[in-house]
Amino acid sequence: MRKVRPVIRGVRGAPDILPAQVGRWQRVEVETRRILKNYGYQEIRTPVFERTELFVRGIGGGTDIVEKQMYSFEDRGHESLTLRPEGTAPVIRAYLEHRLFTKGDLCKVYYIGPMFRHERPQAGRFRQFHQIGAEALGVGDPAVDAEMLDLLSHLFATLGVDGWQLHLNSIGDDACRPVFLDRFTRYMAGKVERLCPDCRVRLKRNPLRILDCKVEGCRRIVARAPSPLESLCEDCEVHFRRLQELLQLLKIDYSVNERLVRGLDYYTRTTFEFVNPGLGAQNAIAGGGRYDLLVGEMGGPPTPGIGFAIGVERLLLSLPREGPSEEWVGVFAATLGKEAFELGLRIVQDLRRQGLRATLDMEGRSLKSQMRLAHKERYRYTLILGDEELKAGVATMKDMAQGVQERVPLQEVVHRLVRHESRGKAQAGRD
RNA sequence: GUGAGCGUAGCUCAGGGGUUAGAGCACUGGACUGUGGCUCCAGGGGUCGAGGGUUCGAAUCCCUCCGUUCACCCCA
Repeated sequence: MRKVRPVIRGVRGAPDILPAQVGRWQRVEVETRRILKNYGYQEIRTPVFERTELFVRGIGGGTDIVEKQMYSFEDRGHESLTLRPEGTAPVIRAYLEHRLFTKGDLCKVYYIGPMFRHERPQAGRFRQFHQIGAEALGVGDPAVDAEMLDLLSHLFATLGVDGWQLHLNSIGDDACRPVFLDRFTRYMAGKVERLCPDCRVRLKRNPLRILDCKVEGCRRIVARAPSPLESLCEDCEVHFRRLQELLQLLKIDYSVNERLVRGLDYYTRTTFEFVNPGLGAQNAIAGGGRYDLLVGEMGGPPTPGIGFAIGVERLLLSLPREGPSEEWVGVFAATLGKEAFELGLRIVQDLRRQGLRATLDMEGRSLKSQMRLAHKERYRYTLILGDEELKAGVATMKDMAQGVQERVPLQEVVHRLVRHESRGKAQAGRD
């Protein structure tokens, strides 16, 4: 083997998903789609890029995402476009642009796809990563929140994520958040000196963020600070209490985390995170919250909404390792010589058209080598076609799992294999 | 953007100034002339991340760059 140095490498933080891994992805996608559908969600596909201003207005100009993480570029001329860093703003854009709000009250949609943020890669953090997200627009009742959290907990249980925890908080709305911020900044006023440098900046720009600072000194100060929950207005208080009642009714475990703040500007009332403590620093496998003001701020009619996003890479990291598939399916035609190869090629074509997995060697390997290949790739049957078989008008059909073989007349071979394989599938499908 | 760790075979890693750089797995072939798995034997495969420096001599020590990993920050 000669050493080959690739001339062009992939982009940092944008990993390839190789064939050996892709099965896990597909399983998650299929399962998730099924569950989303059962909960009444329909898929929506928006472009991976949008006008930059959509994200600036939607996510908030002061957020880290907009300030330093967007992949923005000029579109031949003057328009600034951006690779989407998240999915909510594009969905709302499409919702308004196509007037989906006229089709009934509650609009439930989901998306699956890549997102892009320019950050330093780390365990569970990439520059191109994948989210499965959903938005429920048009109804502000806490039942919608509860249903969404139920969906996620059902999904994680189904996929076999173990050890996840649901953290829940309410950060108020435009009636009570200013009240809280006022109390909070007044409390902090005398303590600026004891805050970490980051938090001193946060105090001016986004005081809520001080709540989840990890620096010990700040945590001590925060511990005695007024909690957002204590400042909730009547409506927000009722909403949060009702949500908790419903979660208890649905038997969904959660814990209220007053320090749960999220980095996007648009959240109101409910915020939540599904965390896997086993993951390392980036341990949120899903997060989201309610955004009752966002649609209005983006120029639409006042419309409550709530959404979540799952980090697919992090979800995959949370799933149990699975061994290689022990499923033996399909047919490998092992041929010797030109005439046998051409016969094998026709048989393989026929089998494929009958819907079977079938292949043959094109490298001129020895029979032993072809058998090894058939075994390595888990073909159920090997069809041996050599001089002896051609002379007798038969094929040697070997069952690789059982280790037994028999000679079958050529005209019956395809029929036999199709019958055996469909029976095998029926058995495999029973478990 | 900041900090730390690590770059030796396709993969996981030994070797830490002294001939020609190693192991396991994987790969190819043989034992078994046309039969997979198990076993044994053999073989191919390396700019020791790149460039510069120190030295009689560098995979090994020093510097720079690149890559990568983890953490801060932030989020999924």
